[in-house]
Parts: sequence; structure tokens; C-alpha cells
Amino acid sequence: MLTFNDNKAGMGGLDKEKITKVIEENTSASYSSFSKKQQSRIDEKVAEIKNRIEKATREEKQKAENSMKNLEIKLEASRDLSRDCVCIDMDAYFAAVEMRDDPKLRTIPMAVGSSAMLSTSNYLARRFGVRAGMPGFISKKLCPELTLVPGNYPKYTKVSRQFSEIFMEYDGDVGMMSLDEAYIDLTEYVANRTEKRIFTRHRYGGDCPCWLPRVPEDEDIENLQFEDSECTKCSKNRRAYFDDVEFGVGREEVVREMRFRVEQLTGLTCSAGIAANFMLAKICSDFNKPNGQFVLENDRNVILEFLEKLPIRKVGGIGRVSEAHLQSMDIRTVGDMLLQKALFPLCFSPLAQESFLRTALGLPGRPSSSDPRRKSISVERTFSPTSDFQMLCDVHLEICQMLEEDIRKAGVIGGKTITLKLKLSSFDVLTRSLTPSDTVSSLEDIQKYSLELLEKEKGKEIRLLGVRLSQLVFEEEKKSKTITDFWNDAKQQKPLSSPEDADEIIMMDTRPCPICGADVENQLEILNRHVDECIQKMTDEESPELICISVETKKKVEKPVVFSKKRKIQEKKPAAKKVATIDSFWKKE
DNA sequence: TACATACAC
DNA sequence: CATGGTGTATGTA
Repeated sequence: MLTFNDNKAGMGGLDKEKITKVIEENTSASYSSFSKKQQSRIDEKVAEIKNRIEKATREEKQKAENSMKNLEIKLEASRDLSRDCVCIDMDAYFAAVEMRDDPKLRTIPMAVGSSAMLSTSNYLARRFGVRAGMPGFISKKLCPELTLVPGNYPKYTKVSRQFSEIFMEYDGDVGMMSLDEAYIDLTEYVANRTEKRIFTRHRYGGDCPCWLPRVPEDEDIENLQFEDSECTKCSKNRRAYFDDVEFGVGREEVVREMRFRVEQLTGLTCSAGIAANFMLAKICSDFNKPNGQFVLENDRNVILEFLEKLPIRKVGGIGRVSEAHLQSMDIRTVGDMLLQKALFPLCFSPLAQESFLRTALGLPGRPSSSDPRRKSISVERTFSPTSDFQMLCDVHLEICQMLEEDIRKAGVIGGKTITLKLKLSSFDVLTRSLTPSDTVSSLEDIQKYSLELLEKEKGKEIRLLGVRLSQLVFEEEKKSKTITDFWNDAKQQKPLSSPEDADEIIMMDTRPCPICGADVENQLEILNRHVDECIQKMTDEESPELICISVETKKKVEKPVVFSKKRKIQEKKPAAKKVATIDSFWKKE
């Protein structure tokens, strides 16, 4: 049913039927009936679509076809094949971080999440059908030996900051879609890149399993230079091999270089897609996963050919429901979309028509709202279903307190509209909202208005409560000055790296380690590693992270001013998302 | 404006 | 035992 799809990578050749059966057997009655309800809603819509096509008159069909033809001409005129867009996606991100920091997890099936929900699974676990979005307790049935690791979001956030700094050197306006996904416009960088770059590559071997990347077992290491040392973590001997690697000037080479640097810095691999726009780059990033990249030539025919056989579900924005709708029109691949485009006006809204046609042509989505500011802020929690109103009020108060705190941290003064979200024990979701004449800002206001809404739902058995504030009012921001100052300060202190003096960094000058004073090769990744070792030596056993960026290096993050030269009007990157705040997971009464 | 849906990660 | 949390966009009334 709709519980399991093998859309994502890593599941070749497993027994789908068996997995589906295990999932069904372990699905609760209430969830199962909710799923059925959802499915029948989709079926209804599908019937409606078929019906509309069936009973459309000749004139209507003709009109629809003309309308799509005109739209296609208009859209085709906007095609831009001049850009180098890159989407970089970390491989099994949360799981990879946990595996990096605990070698025992590298060889067993493992997932990050709770018994209620998994965020990621490693590739070994995926072979059992264990995947992101699946409840942990069902995963355990599919794979009894599965190890569940609770997520450590502050750590994932920190690591994400580390590698986004690398991307920032290539595109000052890099868009982080989430902790593990980056959109990079390389056009300008590639155009200006005239020289190859050489990096020292560090890889590890010996008895110490801690550091990554490892030298492959089958590689001939006869002629590699190395250095032995005692690992500060496991006390075993670690052998660090090093050699030079070169990266040329084309976009593929530059992307290889970025991926190389990410792995050197964090010990994590990522995959990349390269194409004429971000919509295509995102699809491509999935093609050679894990630890690979895929380029789609900036050529109309090549793009259309690539899309012809591509299942529609691989396209960003087409989910379970749209897939079903389109399938009812015999559309399974993007190629089919192009063949059937004349039917769109009979079944879909104008926006949906355009969006599907853009997809079919390999064009990016409509650039959306130019206001980069966030539009809403919310907190929601799931708990054991209850209709006890006092209990719901207690939860509600806590949620309001958390929301108020988040609002303050976000530099938001208040908002016009307050929305209460409820999920019933049946899994049905309701929202109730109101817009008072005055802006809602204090904890008291938030609580008062949302409680008003909650009171009207007395008696319902509820499993989730949420409160959202929208139509936000922001603090007057004078941030740009701060950032500039920050950058100027950093510049005077001799920054570790910047595009202008990139060559100096690659060439081998040294720089004293701020911790131990020893001369260290002045290359960002190497320096970070060294500093990290030093810090580990002198500090705790506490921090489980192997790689931790130095404080100095961190300051360099804020430098978009320098890089953002005038850029052509272009497709909007997906908006950067706020990092979720984590608190201990509470549940039960 | 209010509410529901769909989607991404 | 047991199916998440945050945010955006869009359709419809």
C-alpha cells in the first residue's frame, strides 16, 4: 500500500512482497484504517480525472492542446543552458556520522531514529527494507539485529556547518536545503577557474579504525608516504598515508574537488548531480549514489532524452499523490508527461499545468517568493492519545512555552495569525486558526488564543498538538553591518583561506597551530585535523567527534559579501531551512 | 482569512 | 507498547 516505496537507492534485489507483508502485519488497526481512508481519497480523485478526460468535448480538448502548445513555446523561450548547477547530497547522512564516530556501527545494519520513526538507515539496513520514515519498531521486525541510534542533531548541525563552508568558497550564495543537501551555482566559479589545484590527500590505515577515509584494502600502498602515531581515542597505532591529488578546471573536476574536500574534512562521503538547473541537478545527484556524481550535459536533446525514461516519482515535488494522479493518465515517466501534456488543462489547475509542463521540458520550477524571510514558526508534539482536557492543557502550555522561546531566538516580534493543529487518535489532522486585531507576541497571548481554539475541540481524542504563528513581524535588522565587520576583522587576522589567495593555501606554506604551536601545513582540512587532535589531547573524553573545526576557522563562515558578485537573474534555489531545535523526547503520561 | 492537502527532508 | 517535526506552497470556500 502506501506504507512502502523503494524509490530511494540501496534496495536492489530484496523481497518486496515479504517486506510489504511484514509491514502490514505490524500496522495498527487505527493506522491501517487511516491509510485506507487516504487511499480511497486518492482513488476518488483518480476516478474524477478519468471522468473529466472521458467526457471532454472535442472543442475542449482542442482548446487544451492549444493552450499547452502556447505555454510550451513561452517556457521553451526561457530555457537557459548556460549555467552549472550542482546539488550535493550527503550519503545516508545521520547514519554516516554515527558510523564515522563509532566504528562498530560500520559493519552492522543500523539506523538513526526512535522506535517511532527512523531518520536514516545505513546501506546494510536498507538491504532489509529498513528505510527513513519507517517506524523503528517495524524495522526491528524486518531486521531483528538492527541497531537503533538516537539522533544527535546538534552534532549533525555542526558537521553540516563545516562542509557548507567548503561550498561557500565556490558559491558565496550556496543554499543549504537541509543539513545534508546543498545547492551550489558553480557558473561563475567555473568560468573563472583557469588553473588546476593540487591537494594533499590523507587516508588512514593501521590498527586504529577511528579515522576516515580508510585506504582501500586492494590499493597498492608500496609507494605511499606515511606517518605513524598513537590514536588519542583508541590508543592503537594509526598510519596516516598521504599523497597529492589534482583537480582540473571543468565543472566535473570542480565537483570532484568539492566532494574530495568534504570527505577529507569530515570523513563523510556525498553524491552530486550537475546540470543546467537545480531541478535537474537534484535528480542527477541520486544517479550515482553513494559517493558518486552524475553530469547531465547542458543540451536540450540530451536533457529530454534523459527525462524520457525517468519515473515521475524521481522528480522533486511529485509525491505519492501526484504520482497516482498522473498514473491514471497513463503517465509513468517524464517522457509520458510530454506526450500527454494536452490533457493537463482538463484535469489540473493552471499552476499545476505549468509546473508539470516545466518538469516535462526539464525546466526549473517557477521562481517563488523573493522574500527570504521565514513565513511561520511552530512547535508540535506527539503523545499517547488522550481526551483528558487537563492533560491536553498541560501539553499545550509546554508547547506554547517552547514556541515563545523559538520566536525570541528567531528575532521575531510576533505574528498576526495563530494556528492550532490537532491530530486525532484516528490520525486525521485538523487545524484551527484565528487572526486577532492585535499582533500576537507574548507567551500569554499565544497561550490565550490557541487555548481558545483548543477549548472548542473538547472531547476529541488527540495524539498530537501543535501551535503555529504566521504572518510574522520581525525585529528591525541591522545585521549586514555586523557581517561586514566580522569579515573585515577576519581578513586582518589573515584568513585561512579565500578564493583570492587560494593558490597560496594549496602551495605548502605553514602556519602555527593555535593550540600546540607546531608548524602545520596551511591547508584548511589538514589544519582542522591537526587542531582537532590537539584539542582532543588536552580536553575531554566527552566529545565523541573525531573531526572538529577550530574556533578560528569557524569565523570565516560569514563572508558572503566578498563572494556574491552580481549574478544573472536566475532560478531560485530552494529556500534555506531553519535547523530544528531538539529537546528530549517526551511521551506518555 | 480559514482550513485542508501535498510535499520536502 | 509503538507511525515525527518544521516549514512552504497551493486550492478552495
